Amino acid sequence: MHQAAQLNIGEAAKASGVSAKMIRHYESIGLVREARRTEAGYRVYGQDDVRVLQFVHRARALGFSLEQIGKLLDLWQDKGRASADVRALARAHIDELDRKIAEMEAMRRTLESLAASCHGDARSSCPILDDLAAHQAAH
Amino acid sequence: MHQAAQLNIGEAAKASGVSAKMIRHYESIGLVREARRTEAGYRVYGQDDVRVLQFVHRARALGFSLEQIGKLLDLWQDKGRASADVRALARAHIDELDRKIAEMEAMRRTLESLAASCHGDARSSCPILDDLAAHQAAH
DNA sequence: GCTTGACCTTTCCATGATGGGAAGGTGTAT
DNA sequence: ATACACCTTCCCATCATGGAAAGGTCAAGC
Repeated sequence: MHQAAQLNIGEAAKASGVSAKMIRHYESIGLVREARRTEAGYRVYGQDDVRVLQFVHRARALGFSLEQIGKLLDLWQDKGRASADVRALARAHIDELDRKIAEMEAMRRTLESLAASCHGDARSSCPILDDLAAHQAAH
Repeated sequence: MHQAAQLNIGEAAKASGVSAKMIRHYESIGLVREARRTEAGYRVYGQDDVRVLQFVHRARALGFSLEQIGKLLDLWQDKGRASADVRALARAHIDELDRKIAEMEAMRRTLESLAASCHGDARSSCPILDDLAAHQAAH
């Protein structure tokens, strides 16, 4: 039995929302520092480690890449940081989200209009396929 | 010099919008049929082949996966197809797009509100980092 | 004919984030 | 002692795409 607040990887996974698999991965790419080990080689996590993992988990949920999260972690742990840097990172990510959203909405609009004009009969002509095929000429 | 409408892979790539790399890949996974070859082993494409590649290119631009495109190609080439099948595929893809769009918009909203309340001073507290860190407790 | 440069061929490797599984060690409860 | 749940590392797969290496081919110019 281990000391209070000393978790093994499975417990840290549950506590943070990050899978054990990913915790090991984050360690291997240097996103989080190497965990202490028991004599038998088991990784051991304390509350601070769990907080870092939760930070990562939350940032992933907001769509930040691991690379961006690495920078955010640096800024988080740098007491003398400029919050402007954080904001710039967030803004860049917002722009990226906007770009992707706009792209997918354009796809959606096109598909929606095609699907709306597709009767769905057996053997009838299908505007969806026609459109996909017809764009041989256009650009 | 080759016959009119007999293109090598680079020309087919330009004509279809699909990179030569991807044309070979699509062939290797069986999405498009194997190209005829010259005696020297060069792939040769005719107008019909280019049309298929354009179909794939357009479908990719609409966000369909290669697996979905495989089904669409089958339906396209099946004269006795039910257009209902095509519409169902399109509808499923629209739903998937809607899901992703909603997910990214939620991210965007959260980030936007955090970034708006971040002053961007040097050394000031940053709501963005605070939020990422604070969600240790919440679920 | 020979060189050059642009094309083609295949094969292997990389991306980003994640999961699956195998093979073997550990820890604990019955 | 046995069973079971957990841990370890290592390798492989996904999805769509690109890069690079090492070598063959073709057309143009000298």
